[in-house]
Amino acid sequence: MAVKDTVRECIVDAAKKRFSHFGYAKTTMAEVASDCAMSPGNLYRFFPGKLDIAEAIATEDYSRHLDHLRKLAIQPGKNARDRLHDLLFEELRRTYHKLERDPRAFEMARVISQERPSFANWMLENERKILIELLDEAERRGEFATADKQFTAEMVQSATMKFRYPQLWSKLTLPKLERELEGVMNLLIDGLCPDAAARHSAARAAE
Amino acid sequence: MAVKDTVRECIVDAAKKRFSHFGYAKTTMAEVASDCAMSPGNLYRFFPGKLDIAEAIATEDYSRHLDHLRKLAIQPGKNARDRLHDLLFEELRRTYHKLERDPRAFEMARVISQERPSFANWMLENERKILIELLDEAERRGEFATADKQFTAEMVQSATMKFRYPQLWSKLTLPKLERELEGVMNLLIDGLCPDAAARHSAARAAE
DNA sequence: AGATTGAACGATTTGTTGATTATTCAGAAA
DNA sequence: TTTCTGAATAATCAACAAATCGTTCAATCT
Repeated sequence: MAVKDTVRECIVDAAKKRFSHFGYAKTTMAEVASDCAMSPGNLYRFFPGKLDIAEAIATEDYSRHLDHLRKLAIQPGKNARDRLHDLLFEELRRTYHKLERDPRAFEMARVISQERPSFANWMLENERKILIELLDEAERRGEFATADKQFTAEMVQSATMKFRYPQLWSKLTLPKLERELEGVMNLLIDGLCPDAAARHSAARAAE
Repeated sequence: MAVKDTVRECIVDAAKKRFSHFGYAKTTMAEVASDCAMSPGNLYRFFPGKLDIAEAIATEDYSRHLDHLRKLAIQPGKNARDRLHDLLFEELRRTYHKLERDPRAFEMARVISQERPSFANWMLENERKILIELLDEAERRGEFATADKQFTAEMVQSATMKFRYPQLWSKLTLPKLERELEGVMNLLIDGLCPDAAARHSAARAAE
């Protein structure tokens, strides 16, 4: 099985180079195969199709990002508000920069999220797990209080949808998006009700 | 000027019929012109282009909707939470049903929001005005408290973006969208902080 | 046997051509 | 003059052919 994994790695590696050089659409299976010194047909013993190679690349890259998010969510010495802030902002910034600087990455994101909606779902689920942990920890410390944390996490994601794939949904610049995310986040935490404002400014003053 | 308005009306009326029968793309300017017994060139004395006729139709329709929203926002005998609820839900439901039942309406919505982003912006602004009034009134009654109402209204819109053109952004069914909007709205009002839950259940119990 | 190939197949894309259509504008009609 | 026309124009679309490419699988190799 070790050999099989090495071959898979070779394929993913070759595809990664081609995709980022020439783009997903302009890369042919025959090219990837010849980069790995094999026939096109043989690729299909390792991946069900072209899109699955792209998905493998995306998964690899995304896993690193997830690890980073996990660290942000359990930072000691920060309160829940700040950890949630770091989490949501990191997500916005990384996606924004990635898609901004690299049109190939943008193409791949578009293709995958179009042809494999389940992938976007899987990402949401992973991040939701992190969110739930954050909410759990926050409740233990008495910072947040929520009845159904699973549901609450879903709602936080729903309300911040716009910041997940920023340039698929709007043409706003990063500073504008950041200002908006900041505002939405504060609203989600403090709510619209009277005591919220007081609570919030009291917390700020205490720092 | 009265004559000009009558002609405009005739054009809009003919276009409305054609668009809803055959679709925007399949309707030609020559057809609309002949419906109004004029030459195609003459249309351009009344509208800068085809898209502007579509925009006029959309504006007319949307204005009626806006009036309805305004009424919902100032309903006497309802608290701010319920009025906000009615406002956001009405918006979700009307758009959902309109686009669901009528593929022509869907086509027009897609074309206009693609080619005229400023139109979507104008709609958002109008609804924001209503939201701000609602927030104002709620503050007077001591139900909500917000520092900058203009900004807060923007943030409420940002967080509920997903429910504004439901079928452009997701494939969720109406019940699922409603469940999600309900959750997001409660979060926006009550926030994540401890006293929120207590506040909320107290309010419910008092009814 | 199992692993690999590469020609064959069907789907998709590309390139090309001709027609359709939005828009303009010189001039006719009022 | 002002209002309108309809032919001219340029852009877009539709249709078809050719080529390309993802995928499969019978045959070949190890």
